[in-house]
Amino acid sequence: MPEFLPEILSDANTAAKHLLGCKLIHKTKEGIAAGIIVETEAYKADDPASHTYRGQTERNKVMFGPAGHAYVYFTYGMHYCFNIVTGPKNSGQAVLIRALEPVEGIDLMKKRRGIDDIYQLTNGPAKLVQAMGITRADYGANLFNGGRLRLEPGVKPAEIVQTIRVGIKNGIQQPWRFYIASNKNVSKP
DNA sequence: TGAGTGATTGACT
DNA sequence: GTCAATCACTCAT
Repeated sequence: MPEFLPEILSDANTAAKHLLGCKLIHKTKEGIAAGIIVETEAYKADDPASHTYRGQTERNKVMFGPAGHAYVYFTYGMHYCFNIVTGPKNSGQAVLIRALEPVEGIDLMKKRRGIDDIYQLTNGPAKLVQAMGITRADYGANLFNGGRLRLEPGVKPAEIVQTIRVGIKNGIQQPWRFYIASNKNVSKP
């Protein structure tokens, strides 16, 4: 693993903050798609809103594995969301990627999403998954071993906003949502 | 074994 | 603003 990782991924909150500005890259036979992470949310095992709150299941077992792997899950019967596992092994922590800023393979993203507006391409957790072409086949993938799904360090954002999370009912008081200020690709400004 | 719910989005009123 | 789509998981029979 690259040197910058252990520190960044040591804890979900730290990771959520430091992953902003990093670049997510997915290589497929259709081409390369990449985007800058502009919005994240941290989830921990002692957090009522987390999938790991009630223990390990077949679905979330990757979150109990080592940091740096992809946790892709299916929800609402029709959507996938993408997380990066963080923290020590068995700690059940992860960071949900909520929004990206497209930088590469934008035409491919438009084709996958079936729309033309680049601000609608990846401004939501299920949207970015579709635009990037991420599927359940990427479940458990190591993001740092040079595979087709990778994470690379990027430019540190000028201004990070920390606020409460959205789209959940439990643990809403936790200020564990982070996004880059004034970025047009965040799901909810 | 079955009803209820969700880290969402898009279509429709 | 409201609602359907419909999988995996939890909790209650």
